[in-house]
Amino acid sequence: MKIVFMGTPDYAVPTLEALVNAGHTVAAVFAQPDKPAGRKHTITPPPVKVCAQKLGIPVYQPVTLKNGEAAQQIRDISPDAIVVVAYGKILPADILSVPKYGCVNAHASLLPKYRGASPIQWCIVCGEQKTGITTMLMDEGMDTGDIFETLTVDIGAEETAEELFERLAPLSAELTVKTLSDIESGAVKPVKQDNNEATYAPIIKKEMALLDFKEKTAEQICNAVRGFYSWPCAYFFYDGRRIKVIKAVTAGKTAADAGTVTESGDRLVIACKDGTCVSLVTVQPEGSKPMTAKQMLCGRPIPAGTVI
RNA sequence: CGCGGAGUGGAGCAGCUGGUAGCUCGUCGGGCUCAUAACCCGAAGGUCGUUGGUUCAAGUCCAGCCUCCGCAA
Repeated sequence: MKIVFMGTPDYAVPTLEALVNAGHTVAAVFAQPDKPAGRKHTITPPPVKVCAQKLGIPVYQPVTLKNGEAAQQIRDISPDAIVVVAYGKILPADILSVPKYGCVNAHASLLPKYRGASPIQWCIVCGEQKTGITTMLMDEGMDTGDIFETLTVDIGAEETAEELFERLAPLSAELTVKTLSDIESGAVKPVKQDNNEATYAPIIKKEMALLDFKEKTAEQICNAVRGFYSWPCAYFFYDGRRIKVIKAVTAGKTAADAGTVTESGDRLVIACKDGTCVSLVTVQPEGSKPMTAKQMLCGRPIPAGTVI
C-alpha cells in the first residue's frame, strides 16, 4: 500500500518502521516542526523525522494543515491510506478525504474511553487495570472515528506511564500493520463508537501533577506518581522547594489529619485522605538527583507533624 | 548567548561578612538488654570538582574549565 505517515515522538517510531518492514511504500512522513529543546534550547528534530531521514523518506513539517497546502501535497502523493500515530495535529476534512482507504489512527486506549492527547497517563492516574490500542477510521472529531480493531493489555500494579509507553509503542505498530492488511482484504468493517461511554484524557499540564495529600487517598497519590512519570512527574512543595516524587507506596492507616507527616526517618510517610498513608520511597528535590526519602531526610529534614 | 541551583569524609546536607571543617545517616569497636533495625560510649574516614589568580592566610573572594540537576521549551 502507498502510505503517508504522520507522527512525531518516540512512541510513533516503531509504527513507521513496522510499516516499512511490512512492505508498504511510505511515500512521505509528516512530523511536527523542529523545536528548541534541552538546557541549551538547541533546535531538535522530532524522533519520527530522524527515523524517516534514516529510511530515506521525504519529511514534511508544516506548521499548520489548515491552509490547504498540506492537502495539496498529499493529493500530489495520492496515497492509499494515511496512518497517524501521535502526530499532534487534527486533520482537516480536505486531507481526511484524500486516501481511498481513509486515514487510520492508532490510539493508545480502549476507545471510546480516554479520547484525547494523553490516554496512557490518565489510564494509570485513574487507576485503570486494563488499557490497549484501538485503530480507527479518523473523522474530524477528537478520536471519535469508527473503530477497526482493538488490542487489550493489563496494566501492571507498579507500572509507570513511561513503561507503559514503551510497552504499547510496538503493540501499536503491530495492530496498525494488521489493521491495514485487514482493510485491504476487506476483513474488517469500521464500527461506530458509543459516545455515551466516552471519557477524555486531556493534554497534561504541569499543575495537574501537584500532589494534594488532603484531597486524595494514598492509592490515588500512588497512581498519580506512576501516571505522571517520567513527565511531568508528581510533586509537592516543602520549604519553598519543589520535591518530585519518583516512587511511592501505600503504607497502612493513621488517625492523623490528611497532609500530616507521620513518619520521618527511615521512611517518609504522609497521611492522606480517609486515614490512608503513603510512603514516599524515591524523591528528587529541586536541583538534586533522585534519592531515597531517607537520604533526603538526612540533609533536609521534614519533621514528623509537618503538614504538607 | 533562555533562567537558575549544585559539586565538602560511604550517603544526604551545613559552613554568614576568609585564619586548615561540622550536622544527620551509615560503617567499625565497645556497652546496656531476653533481644533489637532502639538506646549509651568511643573510633575510623575529607588533597573541600578542576586550573590559575588575589592574600600573611581561601572550602570561604575573583576568572576560566569539567560534571550534575531544576525551570523553561
